[in-house]
Parts: sequence; C-alpha cells; structure tokens
Amino acid sequence: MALRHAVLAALLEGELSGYQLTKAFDIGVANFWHAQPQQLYAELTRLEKDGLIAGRAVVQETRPTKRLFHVTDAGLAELEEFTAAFAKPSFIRDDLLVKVQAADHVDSETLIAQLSERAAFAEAKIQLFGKLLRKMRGDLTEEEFLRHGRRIGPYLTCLRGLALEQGNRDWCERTITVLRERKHSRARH
Amino acid sequence: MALRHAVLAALLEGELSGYQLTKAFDIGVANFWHAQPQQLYAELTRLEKDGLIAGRAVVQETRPTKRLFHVTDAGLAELEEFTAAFAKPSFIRDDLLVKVQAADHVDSETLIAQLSERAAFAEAKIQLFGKLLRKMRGDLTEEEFLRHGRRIGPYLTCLRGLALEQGNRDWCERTITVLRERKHSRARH
DNA sequence: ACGTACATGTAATTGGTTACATGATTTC
DNA sequence: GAAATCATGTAACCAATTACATGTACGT
Repeated sequence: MALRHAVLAALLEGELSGYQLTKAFDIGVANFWHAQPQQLYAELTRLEKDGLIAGRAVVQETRPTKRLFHVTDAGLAELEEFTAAFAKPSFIRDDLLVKVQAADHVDSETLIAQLSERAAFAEAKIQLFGKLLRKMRGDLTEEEFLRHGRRIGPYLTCLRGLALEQGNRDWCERTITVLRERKHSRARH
Repeated sequence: MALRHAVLAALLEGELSGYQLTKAFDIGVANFWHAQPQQLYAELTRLEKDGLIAGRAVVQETRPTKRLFHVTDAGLAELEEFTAAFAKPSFIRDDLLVKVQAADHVDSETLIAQLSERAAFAEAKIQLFGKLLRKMRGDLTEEEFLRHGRRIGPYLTCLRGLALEQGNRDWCERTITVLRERKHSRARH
C-alpha cells in the first residue's frame, strides 16, 4: 500500500476524476510520486471499496460522464495514521545515474547527449514549477504566503520539486563540462 | 530489466561478492538505486546465466567461501547499448513528501517529528558522501581529480547524491521553520 | 482525414517486498 | 552470552509496467 496515500493526499486539494488524477500525477504531483493511469484507476476502485474516498457521477453534455472523488473522514483518519507511521527512506531509481556511474567504460558523446536531454527536461520542469508556485501564492510574497496562506502543503512539496530539478540541471551541466574537458585534454596527449 | 544495469555498473569498479554488493547498494550506490539482498542475489544468478558477468569462487579460512563477480565483454557491450538507449525519466517515491502534501489536514507536530528525522538522516549521508569523495580524490583537489583522475564515474554520481541530500536537509529545515511559525501565529489569534 | 483530449478500464507479465531459513565467526 | 558480520538463498505475495481495448468530440 504505497500509492494509496499519495492518491489520498492528491485528492485533498479538491474533487478529481480519474482522468484529472492522471494529469496531476504527470506534472505537479509527479515530483514526489509517479504512477500510470491504469494503476490510478485501479487504486481509486480499491479506495472507494474501502470507504476512504467517495465518488459522485457528473453527467456532461459533450464529454463522457465522469466520476469525481473526494476523501472521506475514514480517508482522513487513514492519512493521519500514515503520517505518524515510520516513513520508508525515499529512494531514487535513475537510469541516467547508472549510465554516469559507468562513465569510464562507455562512450562520452553518448553520455553527453543523454545529459543534455535531461538538463533540458529539468529546465522545463523548473519553469513549470515556477509558474505553479506563482499561481498558488497569488499576489503574496513567498514568505507571506507560507505564513498566512490557507493551504501550503502543495506549495511546500512543489518547492522541493523545484530544488530537485535545479539540482538535476546543475549537475547535468557540470558533468557535461567535465566530460568535455577530459575529452579535449586526452586529445592533446 | 532495470536493476540489471545498476548491478553491472556497480561491478565495473572491481570484483564484488553478492554480500559486498548488498553493502554497496546500502550506502554509496544507494544514492541512485536501491535493492534488497534477495533481489541482488537473484539478479547475479540471472546475469551469470546470461553471460554478462562471471564469478570465481574464493575459499576463505575462517569465513564461508564466497563468489566474486566481474563484468564480461558481453556485459560491457550490454552497458554500452543501455547507455545509448532512451532513459526513463527518473522517479522518486517519497513517503515524507506525501505527508507534507497533506500538511494542511494532519497534525503539525507529527509532521515536524518526521521532518527532523529525515533531516538528521540526510546530514548523516552528507557526512558519508563527503568522506567517500575525499577518499576517491586522494590528495587532489576536486577540479584536478575530475580533470585527470582515472575513474570519475562513481565520483560524479556521488556528487549528485551529496547535492540531493543537502537539498533534502535544507528543505526539511525550511519546512520545519514554516510549520513552527504558523503554529505560533495561530496560537496568538 | 488525422491527431489530441476526454474518460475508463482489463489482462498478462515483470519487478520488488516481506517473511522465512541456515550456519559459522567475530566483537562487545 | 548476545549482537553484529559474513555469506547465500527460497517462497509467497504485492506492486508496477506493458500491451490491449473502446468510444466521443473537438480542433486543423
């Protein structure tokens, strides 16, 4: 049961359909959890069966009927319990880092191409998170918002996501520089 | 096949037994990939069967006989291929971030306790990575080492691990401060 | 006519975790 | 005498990915 609480936390911000959830897990939420649509639909079914969320059907004119889900009191209690429980150490699984670990044994140019791609992806996420943060805090400064804003949970996790991607970008750029310099100095000898 | 390449990359640094691998995946390597002993032993068996690694038995006097594994040419080719292939976007799954996402709906003190624990854990990892880096570069400065050192792959991934944990620690501390201040300002009204 | 967005799933397979199992040696 | 380290697995279960499936509507 791992995805379970991530879905509950995401639904706290307001009612969402399964489809909307998949979008949320693709961008904002995805900075701390990732899941595919199939998994999300399955999890929603289970959560509803267990009474932790409840759904209501919304008939639309031009679009297919959707079901909007919200967290029940039982769901909130479950989250409270989860928060108090031991947190597994977070883990990362990153293909790119595996590739860099093998840097001394594989082709540099291939590696540089992968690093550039990741740096560009990180930059895009930085822009996106910046926009999301500005939208959440409105006219307030970050300090003001964090002191007096009503819902700061999503803001705080978004801040972590932003810093993470900045770290990714900076490290990718540094690594590219290092690999390039080594290539050139080897070429001279 | 995901763990597969992480194991290959780890074995590039020299022969390791299954047991030694589990240790490596607990500390250094764990900053980009995590796996349990059972999984590693299973993966080693599969890798050997596929000819990507080869093992040799080392009989010891006081300890049980162990098997040391090294990457074969086929294994190197596999890694080269992997490096050129599309890298899945890295993902994080972090209980703590789920908890903070729900910050506006759960008890602050519980959350602060979890954040403190994580900050301490991050600090320990920062110290560990610092030591590992100093050990790898020896007498050289970082710049010198990255320019002329023989094997820089593990150093580069360790740098990413270090920055990641620094980011974790800083974010945890910031978040604790924010939660504390909100609690106090609410108490005054 | 074609691609994208909306909306929701099932089925098969692979990957990962938890629990269990064994047994010697070294360190406190 | 107890705990940690060395050394390696099996079995059962749960989670996640990949592939497949269906149908409407809107924009270009």
